[in-house]
Amino acid sequence: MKLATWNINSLNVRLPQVLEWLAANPVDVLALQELKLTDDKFPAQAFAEAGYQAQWFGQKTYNGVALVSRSAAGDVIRNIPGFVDDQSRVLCATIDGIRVIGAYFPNGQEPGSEKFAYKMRWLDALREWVRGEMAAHPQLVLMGDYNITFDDADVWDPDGLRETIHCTTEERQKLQALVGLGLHDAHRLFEQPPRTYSWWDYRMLGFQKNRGLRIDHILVSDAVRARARACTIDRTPRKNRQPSDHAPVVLTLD
DNA sequence: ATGCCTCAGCTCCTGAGA
Repeated sequence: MKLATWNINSLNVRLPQVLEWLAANPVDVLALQELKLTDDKFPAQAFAEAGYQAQWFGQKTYNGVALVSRSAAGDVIRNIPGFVDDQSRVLCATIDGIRVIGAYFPNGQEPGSEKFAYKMRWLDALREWVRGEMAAHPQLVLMGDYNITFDDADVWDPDGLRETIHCTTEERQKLQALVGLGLHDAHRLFEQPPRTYSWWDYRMLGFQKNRGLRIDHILVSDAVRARARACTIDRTPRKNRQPSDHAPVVLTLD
């Protein structure tokens, strides 16, 4: 079984690339972030023709998430229960016996800003909700665009970007608190090439120079870790003509 | 310090992303 996550920065623009990638990488579950379209515009038919059903939670202009899967999705939850939010960022469902959470974490813009404060509140609410989901579902995967690096190894220029957005101590502490629930960074369960990132700035030849960040993550529970066999970041779509700035992360299970 | 790209929208500029 394979699960993947990919911030595609507009499904309107990227649908052909998503379908092409799925054809070449027939994963069982694909979590998408930044759909940037309303629910009525979601291309459910195109996914169905490719052999995938989908759950989606869209929004005009910004955000929007989806779970695309071979098998049916049950017990679907949209956003964090009890956390009032007008932004579509979380989609949760049980697929093939795994509790799958796809999430688009807030960007935060700049430390000290109102958006940063929202990011911190959102992370607290997510953690407390995930705690309960883990208790109810031993097999759990939390994947998406976290907009947080774990440490310097996830940053192309750790000194130049120290304490900037995605790299602050506060964000990393929240990420560690999430991991502290009993989750594991699937990427680090396996040997990885040095300077492996999941996002590169569109500007300044970021991808060509491999000036990137690893901010897209797959966290897994103990029971899923026991089944994990590989976790890779697929840079191929970043070489496309009109790419997303993020690359897909793929987890392979027994 | 800012723009460098890219996308959406109250579209020929601006806000936001990361």
